Amino acid sequence: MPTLADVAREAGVSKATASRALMRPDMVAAPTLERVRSAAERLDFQPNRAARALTTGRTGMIGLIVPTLANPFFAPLVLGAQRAAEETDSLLLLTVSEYDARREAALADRIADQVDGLVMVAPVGTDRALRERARHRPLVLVDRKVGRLPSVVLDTAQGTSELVAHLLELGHREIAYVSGPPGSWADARRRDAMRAQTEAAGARLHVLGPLPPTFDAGIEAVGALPEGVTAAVAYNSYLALGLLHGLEAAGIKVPGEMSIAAADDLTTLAATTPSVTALGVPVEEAGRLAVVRLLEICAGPRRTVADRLPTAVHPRDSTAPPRRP
Amino acid sequence: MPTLADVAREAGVSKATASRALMRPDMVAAPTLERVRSAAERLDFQPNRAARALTTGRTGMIGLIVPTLANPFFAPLVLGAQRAAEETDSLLLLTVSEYDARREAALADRIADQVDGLVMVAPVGTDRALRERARHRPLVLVDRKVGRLPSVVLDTAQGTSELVAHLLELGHREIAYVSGPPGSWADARRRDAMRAQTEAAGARLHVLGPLPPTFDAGIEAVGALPEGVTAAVAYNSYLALGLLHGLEAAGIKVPGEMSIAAADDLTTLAATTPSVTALGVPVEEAGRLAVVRLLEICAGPRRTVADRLPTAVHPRDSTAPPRRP
DNA sequence: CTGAAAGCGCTAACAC
DNA sequence: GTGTTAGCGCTTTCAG
Repeated sequence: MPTLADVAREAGVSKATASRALMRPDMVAAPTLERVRSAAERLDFQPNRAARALTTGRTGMIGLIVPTLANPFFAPLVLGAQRAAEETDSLLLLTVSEYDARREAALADRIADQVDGLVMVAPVGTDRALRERARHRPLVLVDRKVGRLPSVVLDTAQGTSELVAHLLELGHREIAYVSGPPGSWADARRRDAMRAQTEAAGARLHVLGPLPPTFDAGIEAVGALPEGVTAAVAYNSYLALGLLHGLEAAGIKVPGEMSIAAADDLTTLAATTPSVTALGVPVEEAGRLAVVRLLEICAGPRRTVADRLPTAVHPRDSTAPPRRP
Repeated sequence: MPTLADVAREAGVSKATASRALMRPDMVAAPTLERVRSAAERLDFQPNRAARALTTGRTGMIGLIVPTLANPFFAPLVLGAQRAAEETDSLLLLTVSEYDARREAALADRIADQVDGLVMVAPVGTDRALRERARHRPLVLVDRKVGRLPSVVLDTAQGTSELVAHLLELGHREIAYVSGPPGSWADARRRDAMRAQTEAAGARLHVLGPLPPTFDAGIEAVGALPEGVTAAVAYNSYLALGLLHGLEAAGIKVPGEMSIAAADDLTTLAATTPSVTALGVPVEEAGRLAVVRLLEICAGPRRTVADRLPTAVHPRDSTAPPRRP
């Protein structure tokens, strides 16, 4: 491994100049710059990150904590974050908290001093813990808001109320919300938004749950759908798939006897029979933006940013007017 | 942030002794050890990893490259790897190659000098590139073998031939293999194993593909199933789900007219109608073991290890005897 | 615009 | 067993 000293010698300059040429090209005369660059090229010089980190205090790594990878929902999030990191020559340190606040805290502590900042998808866990963490390192929250902490939220609250509007328009008046994990920040927002929307229309929202956001839970939820309900919105795709399956097993026609919709949109939803009406969510963009914001914060003064990403209703075959009694 | 010097002063010893006490407790007298430990505790001392990396040449990080996260198949792999890393106080640097050999190479180059070693899930890409990479850094391959490079393989070749045995036993004689991504190492192994198994039994294997391992490709594959075939094994769960859906749409009964099985086992396969016979694969264990092996290699002499993890057929409702003509 | 020199925090020889 | 010393490779004052 060639070092900066090698490059400097090869270019016939001092280490300081070599360093400047590579880091701050505008601080160096054009011909010198060229010499250093070509020397670095020739030697295939890769700066030693540890050494750089030691002097600058910046590691060039950013931490990303997600609750799980078992749900493909997070795949584009990670991808978006990785792409954004690549563009600035940063690296992603990824950890999975498994929806466990204690584990999340332990992991965050463990990596905090190795990264320049942290992007966290932390649906559960206390505001306090997140606030505290933000005091030490730059922190960007995804799909959650805590006070004035920087955040990127997928506006599924707005989205679910559009989903409800879609159902109301079809004529539904008794709508169920099959809600997600207990304590989920986004879940509570959606519930509130849907409630407001239904009540304003003189309709009724029946909340089931909280439920684990799984296929199986969706199946079981079918038994708990209140009498008279003609449409159900599920917290996520898995619950919706479970509903679909459970309804089929129970001999209840979709959308004839029951309309269903999901508040996110895994690709399989478009391919089921019937295809499932869902909320398109810019997940990759959220990952990308979170990293961009984090790097802004690392660079400049700690501005407060709160981005809100719009979602879009994808109407499909699982929603239709209720059967007239 | 307190440094080792602070700890040393607080404990009334030299930096060297403090360092030894923390790193090699057995090289230090018991009372000294105690003093240093309590000093470190009191100050909440966290060693600076960059500094340590600079002197030791070891970063305490290991790289993990996976082709995608959109397939939940890889979730337990990452989790297993992360758990193993945690246990040795290492950190995981995760990157996603998106099944793109060029991207994979670029990412590997980028992180190579930041990690002590690399675990790669590299189903595509050339042997040569992997061999070359292994010359620079310790490398453990997952689900692929290249010469004598250390590897952890999920023995789905053996597994698929057991799947075929299961089908043969049911009476099938014309079996299709709906194969996976072009150039996939594991796919080729499975194909060979299944071919051998069918031919030995005087039956026939019809290979479809290569195909992208997706739900949609599975649907389309239905149209390509040769006349006379009564059972199909799919490269993965998505293809199998696609088959199931496509067959249903085509009015072909499963398992009455066509048996299907998958060569991996996402949880949804157990919950479809009918549930799908599949190959249980110890994915989390593979992730764990790969990291363990990597750390062994980093520590000791570069031994050649090749682990082969057994899989298990999970018979479900999608396989049954063929309809007698 | 460039060079010399200091030092980031830690570990590893090498003495004592 | 413990302390002293010398760097690891880089960035950054500070002079020139």
